[in-house]
Amino acid sequence: MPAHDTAHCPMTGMSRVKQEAFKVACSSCNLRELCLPVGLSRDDLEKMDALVATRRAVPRGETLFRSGDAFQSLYAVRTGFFKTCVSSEDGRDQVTGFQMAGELLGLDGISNDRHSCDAVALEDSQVCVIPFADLEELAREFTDLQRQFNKIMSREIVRDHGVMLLLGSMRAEERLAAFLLNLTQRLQARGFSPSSLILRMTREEIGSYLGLKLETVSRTFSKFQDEGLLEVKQRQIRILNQGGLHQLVNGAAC
Amino acid sequence: MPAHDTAHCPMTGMSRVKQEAFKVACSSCNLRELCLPVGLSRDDLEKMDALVATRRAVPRGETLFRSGDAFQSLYAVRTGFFKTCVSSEDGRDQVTGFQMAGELLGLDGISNDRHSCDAVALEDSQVCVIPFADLEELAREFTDLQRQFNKIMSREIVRDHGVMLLLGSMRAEERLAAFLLNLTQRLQARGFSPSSLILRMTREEIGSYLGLKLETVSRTFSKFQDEGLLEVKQRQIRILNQGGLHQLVNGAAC
DNA sequence: CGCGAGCTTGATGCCGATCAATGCATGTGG
DNA sequence: CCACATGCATTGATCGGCATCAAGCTCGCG
Repeated sequence: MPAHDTAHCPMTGMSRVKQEAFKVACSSCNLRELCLPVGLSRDDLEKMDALVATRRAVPRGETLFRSGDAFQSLYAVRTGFFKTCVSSEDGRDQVTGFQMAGELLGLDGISNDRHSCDAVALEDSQVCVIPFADLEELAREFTDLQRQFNKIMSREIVRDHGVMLLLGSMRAEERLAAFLLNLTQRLQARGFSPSSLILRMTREEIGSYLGLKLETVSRTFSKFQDEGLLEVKQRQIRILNQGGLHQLVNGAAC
Repeated sequence: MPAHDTAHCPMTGMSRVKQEAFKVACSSCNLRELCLPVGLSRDDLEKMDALVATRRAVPRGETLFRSGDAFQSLYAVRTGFFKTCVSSEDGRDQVTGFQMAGELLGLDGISNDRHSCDAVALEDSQVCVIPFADLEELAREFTDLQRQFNKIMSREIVRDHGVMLLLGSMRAEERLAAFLLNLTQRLQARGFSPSSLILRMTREEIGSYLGLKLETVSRTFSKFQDEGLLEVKQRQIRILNQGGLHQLVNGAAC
């Protein structure tokens, strides 16, 4: 049962993840319109600064936390890109989400004070550490923070339901189209181009998230390219016909 | 876009759902060990009584709320059985869960003050109405309630991740086995037999939840019966070999 | 340069979807 | 009480989408 019992590099004896204690401030963070403090007043924002005291660097390939780890803090992605994945006893595993700047990691841990999934950095990343006990206390004081936090949890539930719909009823092309549209929409909200992106994850990780094998993901990319919907160069994707992708997701009934 | 614009019975002019205002009390409810108030002190429990002022009857087949409805309250199932389902614009729909006594409905609505799924009673049911604004206020006052509520939301997220794993990586037999084990486990926690149950939902609803067609669900039931794992008589299920089901879910790698 | 991780592409096979017919239980009206 | 309709479940035959197996290919890196 002890699945992840050793540190990452027993050879060197280095700590699992490089850990640095920078001072950061939500009130001056350029993600504050996307992150936990959305909609908080100036005053509340300054209280948040005390709460989010440290950040932590997570190099590409390292885990921020693993299933079974004690839960202490939530993490807000500051820079970089993560995946979360759950795994069953028999070794099957499933990517449950990809997180980018401003998104929260660790909500799963609240349920029983242990994390129930792994969070892995897909590129060199930084997160803000939010001690959960402090957050709970502050939320009792500031209605807006409490409300915002509840909304974030609920939003995750709604997102998950959307993924269930995708996994339960869509075909490969529709899944990949939906995935790409979701990704570009979130990138666009962060000021990136809506039509050009670099995938941070492998075909296998995309496949795991979408309930497909990596070969199917690859083939579907190729198909989209043949149909003039995309231009695909390895992980460089350019969307040539967004409307076409939308049609795939929605008008699939026809 | 106005999908659900009319009441259920325009003919009779009757209100959508029979609505009755009973007084109920969490402090004397025999579900209090399963429901929102888990772990609350006697004092807190009495405060809850004020919060959960009314219950509401939902006859079989009727909806408790629908996607798009304004969100005001959470609902705790008191008696009966519900399904929740989301649907995409093009008419596809997906059952996202089945809820029994003591379980909470409506968490999806917190995210943007509108429900994003339908909740349908699969048998004549009663729910406790929990006005969300009141719950938020009370949670600010009572740490235990706040913590318990956060845990419930987190637990829903963890459950959803489990469903994603199921939908993304399991085969039909494994899905159905996992489903049955989950159901019986929850029934057992409510004092029912762990080996004998009556399904409240159709094959089609099970299929939607599990990402399968109803014929596949039916065939898989028959297969389990042939293999001596179950005895299946329409919706009456008796589990003859629980270990065998477990093996299907976990040891499927072999 | 050569190795390896990740990606592409082809050939084949299987699981579950689809189409179709029948069976079974419940309810309704004659 | 029977005839019939209706909704749900079972079972069979066939089909198709995706998985699987198996080569090559590309690109970054030691």
